[in-house]
Amino acid sequence: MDLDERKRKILQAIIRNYLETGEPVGSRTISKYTDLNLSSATIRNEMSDLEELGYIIQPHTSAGRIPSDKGYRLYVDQMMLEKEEQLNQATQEVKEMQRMLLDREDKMEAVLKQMARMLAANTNYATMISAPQVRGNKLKFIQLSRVDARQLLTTIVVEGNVIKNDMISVEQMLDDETLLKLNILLNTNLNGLPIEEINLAMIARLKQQAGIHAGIIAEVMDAVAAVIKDGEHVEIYTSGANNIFKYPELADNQRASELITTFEEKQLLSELVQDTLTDESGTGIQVYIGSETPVKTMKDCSVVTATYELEEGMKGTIGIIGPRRMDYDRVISTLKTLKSQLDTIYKKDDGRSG
Amino acid sequence: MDLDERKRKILQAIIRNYLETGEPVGSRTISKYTDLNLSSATIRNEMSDLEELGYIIQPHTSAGRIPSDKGYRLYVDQMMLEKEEQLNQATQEVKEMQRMLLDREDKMEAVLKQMARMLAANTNYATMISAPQVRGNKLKFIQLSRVDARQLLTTIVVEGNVIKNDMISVEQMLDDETLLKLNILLNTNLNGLPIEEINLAMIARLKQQAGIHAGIIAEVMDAVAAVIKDGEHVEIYTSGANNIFKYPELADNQRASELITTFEEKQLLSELVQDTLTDESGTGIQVYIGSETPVKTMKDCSVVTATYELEEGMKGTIGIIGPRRMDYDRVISTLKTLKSQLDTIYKKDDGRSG
DNA sequence: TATTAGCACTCCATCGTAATGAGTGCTAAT
DNA sequence: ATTAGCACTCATTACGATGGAGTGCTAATA
Repeated sequence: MDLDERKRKILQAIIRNYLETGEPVGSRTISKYTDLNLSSATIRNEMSDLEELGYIIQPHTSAGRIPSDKGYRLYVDQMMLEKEEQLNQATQEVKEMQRMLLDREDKMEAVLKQMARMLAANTNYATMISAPQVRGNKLKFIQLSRVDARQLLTTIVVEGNVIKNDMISVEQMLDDETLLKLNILLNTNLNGLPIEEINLAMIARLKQQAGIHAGIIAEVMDAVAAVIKDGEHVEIYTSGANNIFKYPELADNQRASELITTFEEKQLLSELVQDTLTDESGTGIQVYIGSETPVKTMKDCSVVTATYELEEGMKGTIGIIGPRRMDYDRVISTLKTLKSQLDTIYKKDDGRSG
Repeated sequence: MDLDERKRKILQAIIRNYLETGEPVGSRTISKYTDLNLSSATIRNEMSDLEELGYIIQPHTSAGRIPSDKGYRLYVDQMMLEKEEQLNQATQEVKEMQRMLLDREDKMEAVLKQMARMLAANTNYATMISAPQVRGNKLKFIQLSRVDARQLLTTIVVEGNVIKNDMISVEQMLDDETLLKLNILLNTNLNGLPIEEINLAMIARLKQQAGIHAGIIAEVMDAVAAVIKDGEHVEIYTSGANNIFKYPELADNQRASELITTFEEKQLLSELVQDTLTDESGTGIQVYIGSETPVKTMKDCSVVTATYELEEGMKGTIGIIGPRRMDYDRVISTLKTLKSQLDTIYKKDDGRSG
């Protein structure tokens, strides 16, 4: 099962070469490419073995070999370690991202979009970033205000500072006193409450207490329900989908169309996000090779993801989607740096290192 | 300049046929396709004339003819009218959209996204919808609330019910009285004010009156500024980008990549939105053929747009992007119906007919 | 005079046939 | 165990032949 040193070196050389060229690589190439000083014939024998072991594949007789998923897997699991440190210098682009995050405005959305864009431009792969998932579930603040004679505004804030507004139309103007009463009613009953504890019985009770204004309470509660629902919905930003056209193996109509659809219907990517958030391997970096990815339209791609963590325990995922012959070293290194930047910037207590 | 009846019929037949098949159409086909009972030789002569007049093009000698942009233009301007009524029956899909709009929730975003998706599925073209542009510019409501000891919440509502929230962190808790004072300060000065009348001098005055709480005022004013900025930013939703792969003339890597980028960087489409909003031809429907479109990456596409109008004079654009040989009849008819639905549903006073 | 039949010509698309060349597997020699 | 050498495979490319769709032109026709 375990490969001897020579086979490993040859496999590594094959993969490296293939990552660069995208063409099947032959024995003669390896014979020169490595420092093993072996003839092409010897390499051929070894390659034959490697193929039998399932690490490489021959697209057809009399073609060179290309790595199989198993081969790639071995490469990212073991062979890349030797290189890992080398690329760790923070590149200029990463610094720029850091700057962006530091003077981030209120709008996280804009920052994440821009980050996805930069990553895509930087790596030449497609990228996705999921907004940090809201874990907080306590109602922190709830208020009814009068905007004009016929319109009330509900403002709801949930732990984690997710804010939701809702306009409510009323037939006739509420006087200040009634408004105050309703606000007190809402606050005494709901403030500080975990949202899962809000049930039908409670809503019924509130409505009863509100008397003729039960309708307003109903609308407020609808808005609260909407907050909960919003929380489950993961916002995902993508960029650089057009990069897939740079890799012929992904650019045929069939595949391209599927991939573009996947990027457009971003919810298809939420499966991926879920997967990364559960399966923590410790480093926070995951590599999905070919059919390993949970999104089936990406079976011809490789996906590298990093999970980042912001204040208040909110987690998100950054993903890079490219061809199987992705520059794993570079991508992983970039994501590691980026992840550690994010973890650092927002950290409260950072146990393990980045 | 003006074509005689026979030439018109022939041109129409050529275009119809080309729209169906996507292949250059020859004289023999037309000879049979029309009810003119002319031999192919006669048709050839006429086609030769039509080419000289610039309505059709020969991709190469000994190929049939395809319509030029000028030809398409004539078709949509004049020849389609004869068909117009025919397709006006509201299809099932349009009805479904109407239903969606009627029980629309607060979230216009979701409705528009879904509408774009349905249109795309329905037409087999790519679609875009711009959210109605906010014209309202009066501050309707502004309020500071305490969420917890260190956090204040600003809520701002602008005419047209655009709502903006902003969290403000404070070093130490503000007592109720101070909060009330600040709220009165903000309201007396800002409520009902057109936002363009808010200038530096006024901000300075507010800050001065706020005394040691000038910082809070500054942050509130930043949030107000953000509302203004948000208003300028047009939200655009797209769907069905993958449909371009159904049309070989758009599906080559070069073009596809450009188009996908355009759909991804939606802001590139805002030019189109601007164009449609200014150039009102009366019907609210615009047709851009090939290079006529303001977005240069779409020079090989045709774009049909409809501007719709919601309550409070907010306008948006619906666009359908497909190949030059688009089914103009169907698309225009669909958009007309959809537009009239939208105009009707939200209408306050609808002068002209739909 | 307008239309049509007929014909030569053009040019794209398709197909089979080399020719090329990269790469392999195997065998025999080192 | 390694390597040189050789026959063999097969994708790719180039090339010419063929076929067919379609045109333009000319001469015949109504």
